[in-house]
Amino acid sequence: MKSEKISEAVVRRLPVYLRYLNDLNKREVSTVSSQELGLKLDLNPAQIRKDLAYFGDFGRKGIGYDVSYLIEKIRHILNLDQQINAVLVGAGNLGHALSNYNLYLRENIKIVAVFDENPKKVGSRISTLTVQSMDEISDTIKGQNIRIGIITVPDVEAQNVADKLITAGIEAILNFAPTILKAPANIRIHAADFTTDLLSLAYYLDNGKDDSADDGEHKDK
Amino acid sequence: MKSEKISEAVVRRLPVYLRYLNDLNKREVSTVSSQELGLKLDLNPAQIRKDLAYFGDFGRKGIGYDVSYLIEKIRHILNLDQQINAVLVGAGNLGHALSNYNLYLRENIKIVAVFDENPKKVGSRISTLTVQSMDEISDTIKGQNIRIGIITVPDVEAQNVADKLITAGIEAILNFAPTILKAPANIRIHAADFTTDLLSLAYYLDNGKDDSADDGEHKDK
DNA sequence: TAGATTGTTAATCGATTAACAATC
DNA sequence: TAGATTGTTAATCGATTAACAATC
Repeated sequence: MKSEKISEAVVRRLPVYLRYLNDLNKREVSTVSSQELGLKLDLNPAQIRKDLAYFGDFGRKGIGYDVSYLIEKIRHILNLDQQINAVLVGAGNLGHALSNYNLYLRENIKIVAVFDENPKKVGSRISTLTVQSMDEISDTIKGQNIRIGIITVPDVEAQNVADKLITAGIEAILNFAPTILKAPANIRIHAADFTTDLLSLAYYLDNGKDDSADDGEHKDK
Repeated sequence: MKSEKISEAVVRRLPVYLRYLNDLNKREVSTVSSQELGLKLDLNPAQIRKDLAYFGDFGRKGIGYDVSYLIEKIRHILNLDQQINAVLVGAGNLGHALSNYNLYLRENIKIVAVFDENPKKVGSRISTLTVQSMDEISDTIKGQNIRIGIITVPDVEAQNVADKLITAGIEAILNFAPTILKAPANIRIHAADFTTDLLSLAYYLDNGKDDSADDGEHKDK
């Protein structure tokens, strides 16, 4: 166990480990090696061992990792051994999808309030929640100990919403709007904009449009 | 302009550039410098210049980049100067959200068919499309020149759906299910699973649970 | 004991950033 | 000409992978 700064790449792999470990747990597999994890998750076993070793000596030489124990440890590292309250801003299609998805992921992150700017949507139901007016956002965040904000509003409104969330004391934001949010350094922002994923995917489509024989690898044209 | 292999990190930034350039274009700004782009997109100007230089000499020394010209070039690099057909598998909440979102992004990637395994959903409408039975997936993909598959089914079904898409000749997959898909190396797969983003976000929440004074940076405990 | 597998160091690989000549 | 900004090389930084002693 070392005392280095943990890189974002490492942190992003932790939920992936956790997901598969939960799978193993359900199937009552009690032990797993970095080798097997690597195989299933398309990762280098040495990388997995190194990632985990940043946080502690969780494995046993010659044996591997105890599945339940490792789950517990990763959940602790990710702060998931407590309930984390989140708020959703934007009661559109995506907002609906997310609040339903919420039921799926049983990982202690709970959407406890939904807001929308549109007066016509205020008062309507989303899953078990009632859409609230933006006026109430600050009070709700403070009153209900809400720490994560999820933004699913159109891109032009995203920064404005982020500012309100930050003013109200939110600590982290998951931003689905296709825009780069500006925020103080102590606010953590993750971009969840799938248009970037989709457009970059198009790059890899193999086009027979190049003059020379195309070997499937992209080069300059 | 060099003939190196382009890294995935570079490719993923291209849509981000494109998005902001489109913004500038709408505001009738005709020229932009790497400096200004860097400021707006939270990227190093040298990195932006280097990224673009992989594909050609698009800028002018002392001047910067012509916005319209750069848009055209990036769209070409990303294969967006042609219509790319995509198929959506999974007519749930997320599927609904995506097919509506589709209208937003005017970037030539078009969802032209929707499939669902559930017979009750087959025949229903999503946006302008009618949900089709999975039996028809192969014929539709081949017949309509569909090149990208978008998976929004529950995780247990995702691999099965991916296999069908691949057999039918799809070239790339955007996977919203929280699972690592196995596929041949020539199939490009991008993970768009936001649970990973959300759970990793929780890591950065500042917990006053450490014994020593917490400076806001994460270390081992 | 022999085989397996961790934790960790060292080596490698790749990506980002700084610096600057070229030039608009 | 002077100021601005590119394209590109070199330097730096960081992340991944290989290798192996420790040990179950």
